Amino acid sequence: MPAVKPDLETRLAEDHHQAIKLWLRLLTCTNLITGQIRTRLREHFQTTLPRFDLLAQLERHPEGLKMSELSKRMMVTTGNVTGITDQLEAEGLVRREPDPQDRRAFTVKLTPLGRQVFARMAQEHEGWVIELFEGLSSSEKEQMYTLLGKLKTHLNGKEARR
Amino acid sequence: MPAVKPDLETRLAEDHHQAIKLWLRLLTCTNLITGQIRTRLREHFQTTLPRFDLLAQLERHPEGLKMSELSKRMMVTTGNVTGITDQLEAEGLVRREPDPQDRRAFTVKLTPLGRQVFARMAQEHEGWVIELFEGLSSSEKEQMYTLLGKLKTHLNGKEARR
DNA sequence: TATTGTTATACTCTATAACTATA
DNA sequence: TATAGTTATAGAGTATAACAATA
Repeated sequence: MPAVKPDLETRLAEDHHQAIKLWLRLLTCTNLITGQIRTRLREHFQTTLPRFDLLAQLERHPEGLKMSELSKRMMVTTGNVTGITDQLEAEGLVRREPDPQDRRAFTVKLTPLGRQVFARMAQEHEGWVIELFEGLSSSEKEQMYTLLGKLKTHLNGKEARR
Repeated sequence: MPAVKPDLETRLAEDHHQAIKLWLRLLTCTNLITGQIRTRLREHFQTTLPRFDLLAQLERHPEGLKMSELSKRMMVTTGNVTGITDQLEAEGLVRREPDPQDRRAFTVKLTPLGRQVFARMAQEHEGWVIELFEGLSSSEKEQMYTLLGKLKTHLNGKEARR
């Protein structure tokens, strides 16, 4: 039906192309979701998304991560990682372990308490996320996960190559 | 090959399920991308992501949007929309038009300058985004766009129902 | 009374850069 | 000299709530 106009709500000027449309939509979805998650993390756990993200990074890396690695993974400066780590350490959720090979460096790890607290947060969090993502079927979520995996690999590759 | 361990880099504890894995990956990708885009928007255009997002919302709605609509779409409070709109209005990129039907309300629109500036930003921006997304093929980007569309519809539906 | 938008305030995150200690 | 991480500071976004004008 060539006579049907594109949906106004999602229409973009003709000179915008695939990648930017994708990015704008990704940005919109992410803002909608992060807004929800941020509110609920604050109300239920008195915490924030960057703090949650840092814990999640550590949960996936039981061997711990250097401050600089966290900085790269989270795309923020080491100064900012210091601040977030300070807060989490004050709450007893993470600890800095001195690096025996390099006395300037630390390895940041979850404490047992941190692992426990993150597990609880992650569990409740999962309920919210299931709700927010229930517009997609299981196989669609799987597809999206796979696509994001490719994207992530590419982005990490760019990062590593700098 | 059932004997092969899952990739450490992407492995999650067994009790994490599909939606949360998807969300954590989405969050990681988004952080990596927004970090890049934020830096470049600042360096090239002395602007920020929320400001860019607001302009992008208006670009997709030539008829203009109410402050409250912007607030909903961007998932931030009306107070914050006021602040961002003030900045953009001071730069001459948007303007508030009084609503003839409701003298409390405004319709925010792009000015011709705003449309021009956004077009320039969007063009350069597109180059960055193409680069950041080049880990995906054209058809993969299309798939992801479609999936995000479904997700967005669901999220907006939730919002509208509140 | 309820709603639209503004204002004020406090807190967090982010960016920049100077700095210390170590490599 | 270069690197890992800290500290200090300023700027921006965000949350909360009180407020004015209008519905």
